[in-house]
Amino acid sequence: MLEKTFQPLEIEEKHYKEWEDSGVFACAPESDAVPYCIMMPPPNVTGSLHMGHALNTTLQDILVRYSRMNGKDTLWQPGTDHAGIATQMVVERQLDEKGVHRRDLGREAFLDKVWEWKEQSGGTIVNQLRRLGATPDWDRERFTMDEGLSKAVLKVFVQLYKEGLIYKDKRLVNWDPKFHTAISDLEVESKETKGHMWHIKYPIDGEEGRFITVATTRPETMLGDTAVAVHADDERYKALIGKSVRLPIADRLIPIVADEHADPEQGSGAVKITPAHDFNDFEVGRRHDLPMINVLDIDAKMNENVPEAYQGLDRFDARKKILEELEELGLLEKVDDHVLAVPYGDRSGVVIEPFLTDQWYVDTPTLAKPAIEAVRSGKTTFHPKQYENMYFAWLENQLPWCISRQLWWGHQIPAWYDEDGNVYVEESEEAAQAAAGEGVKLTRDEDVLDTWFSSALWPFSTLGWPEADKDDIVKRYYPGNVLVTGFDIITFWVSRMMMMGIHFMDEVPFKDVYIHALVRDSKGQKMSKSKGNVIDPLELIGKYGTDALRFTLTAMAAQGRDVLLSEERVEGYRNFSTKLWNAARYCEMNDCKPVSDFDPNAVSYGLNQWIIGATLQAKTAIEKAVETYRFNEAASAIYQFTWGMFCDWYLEFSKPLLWEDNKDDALKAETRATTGWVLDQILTLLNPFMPFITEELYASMAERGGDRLLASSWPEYDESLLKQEAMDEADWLIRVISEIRSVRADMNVPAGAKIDLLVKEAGAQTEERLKKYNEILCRMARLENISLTDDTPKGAIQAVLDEATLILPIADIIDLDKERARLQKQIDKLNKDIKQIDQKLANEKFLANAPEEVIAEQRTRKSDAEDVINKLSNALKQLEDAA
RNA sequence: GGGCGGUUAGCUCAGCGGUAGAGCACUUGCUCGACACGCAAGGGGUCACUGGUUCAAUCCCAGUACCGCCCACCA
Repeated sequence: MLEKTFQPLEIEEKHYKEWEDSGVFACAPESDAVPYCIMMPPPNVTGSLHMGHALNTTLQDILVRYSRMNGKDTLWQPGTDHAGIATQMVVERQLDEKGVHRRDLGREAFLDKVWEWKEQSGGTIVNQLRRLGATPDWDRERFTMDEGLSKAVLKVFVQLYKEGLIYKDKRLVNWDPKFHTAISDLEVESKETKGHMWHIKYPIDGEEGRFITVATTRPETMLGDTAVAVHADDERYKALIGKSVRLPIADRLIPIVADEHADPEQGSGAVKITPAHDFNDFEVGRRHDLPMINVLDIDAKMNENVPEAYQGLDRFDARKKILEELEELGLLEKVDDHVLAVPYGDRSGVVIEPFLTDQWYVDTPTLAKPAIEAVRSGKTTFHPKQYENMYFAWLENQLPWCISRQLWWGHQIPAWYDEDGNVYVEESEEAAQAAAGEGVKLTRDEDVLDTWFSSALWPFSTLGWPEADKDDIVKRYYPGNVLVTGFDIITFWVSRMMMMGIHFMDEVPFKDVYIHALVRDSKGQKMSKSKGNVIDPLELIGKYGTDALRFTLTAMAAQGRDVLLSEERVEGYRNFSTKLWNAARYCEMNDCKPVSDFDPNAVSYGLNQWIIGATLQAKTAIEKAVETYRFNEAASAIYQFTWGMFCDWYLEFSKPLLWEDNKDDALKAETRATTGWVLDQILTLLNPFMPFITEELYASMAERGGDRLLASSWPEYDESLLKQEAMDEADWLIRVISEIRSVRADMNVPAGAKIDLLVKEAGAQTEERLKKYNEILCRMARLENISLTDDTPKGAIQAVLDEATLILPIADIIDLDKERARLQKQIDKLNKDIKQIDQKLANEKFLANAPEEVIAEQRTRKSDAEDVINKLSNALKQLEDAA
């Protein structure tokens, strides 16, 4: 006997272990089955499970479970990402606590420490994914720094270099002064900050007392100024073009140049040009062939290129000192308040400096073109479609991608330099040596690659590319069917996988991209540790069970929207699992179980035919929703069917059939078998969404033996299961009963005054139909506290009628005025409806243009309304009489 | 500054050219033989505003107002 409530925690671990041991997660490359492949976005190895992972993983798990049930050879490729900066940071911090700095350890020893850390703690997230019931092919788990994946990185780098698509260049990069590395544009977060705009007077050389005023938000960079730019058409400054100014403090002569970058409308119209510390100025500097003076060191302190008094000062201290000195010199014209966007490193949280260095770049503008084309031509489709705009917008405005990082943890760049500075890019040191010539002393580039470089190769590197003996696997599972991910990494990851996939595999990496929303808290705030509003998925799992969390996330995963998670919602779906549990308990108590030779098509009783047909409809709705990635609709369909149909109506209707007073044993057996069959179907249909409870209930059905639901197949039904007559009758019955209940409840009496009218309507139906539903009416009568003594159909109805009539003189029970007003209100509303319909039906244009069925519908609505008005009027009259 | 999205019940959200939907919350009545994590009934909406297209607009188009997000070098 099942307990009264479902205890998820007791069984989740057990079932997960059984599943994993059974080997069903594994793909079967040798099989004849159609392959289906999803690449799991590899979580950071440093990560721990958050709601985003929970949502992402749940949706993928639904897809792969569904795919397996449909007999496909399913590969869900799991793994983790080495997460360059994040991981190095974690290990460095640990070392710091022991008073050790990585530079003291040296590269080799430090990397050993990182690997050590990875072995010990790197598995956290992967085990947390198991708690979610995720079923990826764990045997194939990969890590972006695995040997095989590293080989792929080498090959890709070398090939792109030889094709001229990777190159080294001296440009401005976003420099992180804390981590001492370049970072990509995407890793920079700009924050609005209140600052100041300083207007500084630069003395014009040779013209005592004349100045040109420049405006800046960053006065400290003036020490690196190499020009002042004005617009060629700016009347104020036209005459000054070609002259020089004497740069204060630094005491250098710099030219005044004409450049369109100077906007006469902005500031003073004259701009100081600091090519080594500003992206715009860098471009201006290139146009005018200006010297580039770097005034900062890697810590963003002033370097040896500034006057001695400033050397070694932090940039912000230098700013103060510069301003003081300018003030003293009387060169500070004015200060305005100004709001500006200040760049911060998304990992380090410190202000990023544009910094002039040598870095490696990928020619993304070139690689982007086919990636754009692939989406335009529909080779890859985004769901929802609007995210394609984001994808295009980003790829179309590509700047070269800076891929080198001054870190140790990551894929070291396969470039070697000889003593003359010549570079040799090869897959191994031997190959580089061969290229350089014997005896040439080579040193390897110290830098490593951006962590997203290896992630970009994930869809094929995990399959074994470029190893020749893995060709079959690559061919079988590439391209994948769908990528499931959040919109925040379309730029970081999706577009780069597209570029690399197309370039190296000649084919897009996935056919569909399903973009799900970000999970936010119930107030719509992004969950973040600093806000303290993080809801820990594991906590919710502990409280409500994995199934409840999974179902909540699924039900809320509408396309293109943020997912606002509230605990109440999870509780609601936990209640759903309890409901299902108790339905199964009912089945157990009434000995309703699947019968092996049960043929749903051979069922004779209308009620049973109806629920079988409804099962088919639910199944169709669910699969349509899953296949179009409308997860919330799928969840809603199975929820509605299970609770709203099966439990609320079918089980209630069928109860009298199973009771002792029903002597029809054949009917009893059929009803038991049908009930068991439907429960079995529900468990199967619900399994991808709520794997644990369905598995547990499935196992609890004794006949199952060692079967596992996970390995069973998605139901296939014959369309002929849908018996229209039975469906219509059930609809009718549900409507009538609802109406009877409504009337009763409205009048707040044991049986309503108007109940007779409704029962009369029931009586007007065919004798046959009444006979069929006699038992149900008995059941109804019981629920409605009406005693039925005669067991003939007519007698039953008559008894209800008598009962109703008995209670007719009820003036002392109900509030007549209130009831009268209520009825009148309903009548008025219906009259208004009818008036509207009449207007429509009188409209010639409507009659001429509207489709037949719409017109017919309006007519039906009108006559229905008229009928109801009649009934209501009668009831009103009876009320008066009774009074 | 550019782009994208949102505005539907008290809350969180579905929906969609032709009778406004769900869950939660709320009100009322129920220990009736699966389930109070339950059952039954009920209240509550000019579908942001203004125009346009249409026989018909919550839905399509344009504009307005708020609210988000992304991108951007405004010194």
